[in-house]
Amino acid sequence: MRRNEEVALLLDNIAELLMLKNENAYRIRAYTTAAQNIRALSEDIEEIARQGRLDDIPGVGKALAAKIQEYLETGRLRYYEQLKQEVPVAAVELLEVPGIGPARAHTLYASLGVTTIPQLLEAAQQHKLRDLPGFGPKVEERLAREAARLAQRTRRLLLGVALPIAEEVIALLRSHPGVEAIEPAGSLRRMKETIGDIDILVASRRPEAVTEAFTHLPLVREVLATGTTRPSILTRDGLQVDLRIVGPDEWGSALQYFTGSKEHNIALRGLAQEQGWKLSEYGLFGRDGRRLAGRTEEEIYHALGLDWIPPELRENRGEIEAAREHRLPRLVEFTEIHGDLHVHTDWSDGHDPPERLVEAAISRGYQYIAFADHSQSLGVARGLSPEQVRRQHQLIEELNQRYAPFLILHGAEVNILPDGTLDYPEEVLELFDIVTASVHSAFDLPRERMTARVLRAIQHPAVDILGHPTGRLLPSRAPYEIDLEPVLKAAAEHGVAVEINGQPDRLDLDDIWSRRAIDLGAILATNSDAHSIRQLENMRYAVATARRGWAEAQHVINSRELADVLTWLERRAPARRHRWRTSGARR
DNA sequence: GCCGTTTTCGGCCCGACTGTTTTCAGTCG
Repeated sequence: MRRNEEVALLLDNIAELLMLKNENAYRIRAYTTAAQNIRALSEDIEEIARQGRLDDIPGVGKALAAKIQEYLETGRLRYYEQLKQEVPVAAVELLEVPGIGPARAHTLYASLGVTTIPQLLEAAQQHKLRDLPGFGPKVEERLAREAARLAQRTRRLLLGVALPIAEEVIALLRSHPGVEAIEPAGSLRRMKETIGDIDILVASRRPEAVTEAFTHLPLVREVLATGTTRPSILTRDGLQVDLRIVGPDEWGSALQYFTGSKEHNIALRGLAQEQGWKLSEYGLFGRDGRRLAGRTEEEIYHALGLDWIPPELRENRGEIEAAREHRLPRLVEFTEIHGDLHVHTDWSDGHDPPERLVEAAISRGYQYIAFADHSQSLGVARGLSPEQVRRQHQLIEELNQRYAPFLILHGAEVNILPDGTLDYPEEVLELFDIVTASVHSAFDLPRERMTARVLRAIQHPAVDILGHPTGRLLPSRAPYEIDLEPVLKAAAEHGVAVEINGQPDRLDLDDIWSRRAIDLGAILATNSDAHSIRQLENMRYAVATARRGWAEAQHVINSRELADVLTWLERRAPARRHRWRTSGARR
């Protein structure tokens, strides 16, 4: 599966270079569609290539099949190498500048030799752009502005930052008499791990009144635009929020359109077109121009012969086909989560004491929680010594008496040491009800050694969950080098759950690998990794990521009732059974 | 470069906006 991504990336790179050449747009699209379809494959592309079925992949014809074949066999693609000779590769960053597309990027490097954003800024300031074909004073001025902004670029927002702001705005506007419906749109509604812009859609017959209310919300620091179709503000935290206001009759089609993704929408319009229909943000229209649907999203999807598709799935990764065949997954719901299996107390690096975390978990409606303080070698996080583990065990026994029938599991987030052994001796590991094993050191091992390290930990009978499996931190730290495919297979084989860590800067596993884990038969654990009561809320982001990974409740261990979780925990450690069955506090 | 129960050639997602043009190209979402 690693090679699927590799091939997809290669095709995307070629598409970018073709853009710089200002090649035929449809030819470019052929590459990006093929890349997309390869990403969506659930089958290994090497296997497909071996069987000579590459051109069975949608969007892959004779020419692309031959190129992919060459790449898989030789590790190189002559066509790509040659392209890199012809086109200045660095110039792809020009395409990130708003106002620059294929045509202007090509003109810039072909006639001025401009390939980077700083060079663009300089050329614009020296008024070298205004006389180029397709440019002018206005464009020059705009590009100077955009280039200056990008030179100190603001990164994409984390979902965990954007969503609370959007929800605050929505809560404040929902009660306004002019607002008939209001929802987040764009990547926010799809719950992507990072968000470009905070877009909120409103249905209203009184756009002026809504704009007025929006631009005078208490959280507004600055009003950026006041138009009645797309007002825009800067919040006190410096985040931009765009409101789009449409008429109630267009609500469904506008919501569908502005939710995206772009790829999903393109595919959907293709479906409409097959019928001779037209789909836009204003509705679905028949051959005669008569409107067929548009008031609700359901109307539109149904008219196209599809089941309504949850926003988290709208990435054109097979959801449209599934919707046509009525085999969309019944995605896990936040309300189906019965417990949190990864929470830190103030015994290690958490901020709140065990009692308060338990009470917060109970008030969230959970049946159980697992404390997972750090293990001894993680000094920076005040990892627990064996002696502290024994004392914590005592405390949890007492708390369980007090809070029954709610159950506190004594867990730990145990470091996987560089050689793959665990950070406590066996007699300490035996004390725990549940063990999450995570890598917290030596992130730069070579791929083979990192993979072997984690595989060894999964095979240890004390381990129940593999914590944040790739170690990535958004946006700064890349995943460590690891071959996840055998890791997920081993997790499936040994009944080890794979964590989706809900920290907004982790979301690890990500959506794509979560889906792969399910396909390989592994079970997921959506965990908050909370270090405070407030962070129990991270569960939302973990569940959202699971949903984007096509997870149903049956694929998520902590959507099970307490009794079933206990049964699962007994699978490798029957000694635990004795403990639970003999304690009066347990169900 | 892909694709085909009207097609092996001529299509390929849609509408709005801006600025550069003088009827439209380029870009964006």
